[in-house]
Amino acid sequence: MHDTTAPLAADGSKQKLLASAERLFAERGFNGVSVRDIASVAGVNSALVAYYFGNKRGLLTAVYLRHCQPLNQERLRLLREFSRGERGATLEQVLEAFLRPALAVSPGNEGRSEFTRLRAILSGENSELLEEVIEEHFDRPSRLFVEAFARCLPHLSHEDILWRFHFLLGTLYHTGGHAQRLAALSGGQCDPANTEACLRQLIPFLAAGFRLPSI
Amino acid sequence: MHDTTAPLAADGSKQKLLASAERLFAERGFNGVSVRDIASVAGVNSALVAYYFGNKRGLLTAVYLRHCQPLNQERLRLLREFSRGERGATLEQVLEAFLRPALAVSPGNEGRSEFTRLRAILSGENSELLEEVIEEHFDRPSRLFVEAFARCLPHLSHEDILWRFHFLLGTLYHTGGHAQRLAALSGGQCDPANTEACLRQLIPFLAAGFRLPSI
DNA sequence: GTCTATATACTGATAGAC
DNA sequence: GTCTATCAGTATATAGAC
Repeated sequence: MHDTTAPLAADGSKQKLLASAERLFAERGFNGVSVRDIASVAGVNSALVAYYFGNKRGLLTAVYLRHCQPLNQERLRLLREFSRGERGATLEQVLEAFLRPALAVSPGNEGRSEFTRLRAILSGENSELLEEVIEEHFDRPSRLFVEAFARCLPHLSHEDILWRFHFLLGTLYHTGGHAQRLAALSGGQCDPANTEACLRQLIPFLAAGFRLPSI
Repeated sequence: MHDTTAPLAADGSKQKLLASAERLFAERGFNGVSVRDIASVAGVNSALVAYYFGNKRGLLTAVYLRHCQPLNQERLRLLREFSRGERGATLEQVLEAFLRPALAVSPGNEGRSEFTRLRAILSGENSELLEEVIEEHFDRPSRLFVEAFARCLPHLSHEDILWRFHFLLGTLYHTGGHAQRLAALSGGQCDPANTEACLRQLIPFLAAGFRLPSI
């Protein structure tokens, strides 16, 4: 069924392209980077982008999909784990289940927070480029979390929940995507790259807003 | 000193270029739009970009500066107005002074919220493109508001204030820049284009987070 | 799978007529 | 001020040798 030696090394170029594309797209956006740039950083020939991914856009969706599934799986796994008890998950736990996997840079999934930055950039840069991908891999899991928030906060209207979830996304993207801005403004005092410090600030901040009475 | 008839109409092309550039940059980012696109939408010859603004980048900074000063002036005017009383401005008033001018689309300053979207896109797309402009027209006024927050919340450390101000920026940019996302997710129920509805949700949400004890 | 070479189109910018 | 024409550079993508 599969060769145990050759194929593992054979698609090294493919992985190198994915890695350098992820880095460069996150740094400069989709239109700010050329296929040549990506191939050059990867140390591979630029024609291989077409060979492996069809075109530049295919490379982007490949980068995107590589992280989407693990991210969503981890979010839902945490949410289920926190919901196991008799009283279900607390508001803080729902927030943590959504935020931690997006901000964490654990050994297994390097570049997870870089991926959050990538999403922040792309969501602004090109509204229709990834619309179907976002629809399937983002909006669907989002709805599950909106429901989880609604269970924690039965006093709120659906409209209130959506507004506050929208604000939550803003803080997440801005924290993941513009870490250097906060680091600079604080003179290095605040370090958004520190996942734990970040969650320690972010979760209570959002929880307080979510818990407000209905508007 | 000036001709009362000719010049007023003469720089119509310049204004058309500024208007179409603002719209297109906000829609597709700096690298996603060509000078030809902008000139075409403006109904003007593309060579006029160089004539009026030197180059494409000059056009962007012109768009930027056109809104920066009025925005900051209005923010500081509101802050001073709210601070007049004996006890100074409340937390909610400081938030309103910062947020309302950025989200408002009042008769005088059409496209103000589009400008907020422009800033959201550019801040991600090109980190060094506008660094000096941002430094001068954004970080300096920001510090004044950070100080105003600190006056309202003497129990917080400087570090806490900066984290929460960073979260505030995230909600503002995401609300101003991705309004259609919330409108879609809510099936039109939430309307981020409605400035008053937006502030009614956003100000209490942020105030609750700001008022928390120090972390 | 990986390479060179190249087709084709578009980019920002400019020179110079009017 | 506004235009045409165009330069030189770069973009994505592909054809075909190896």
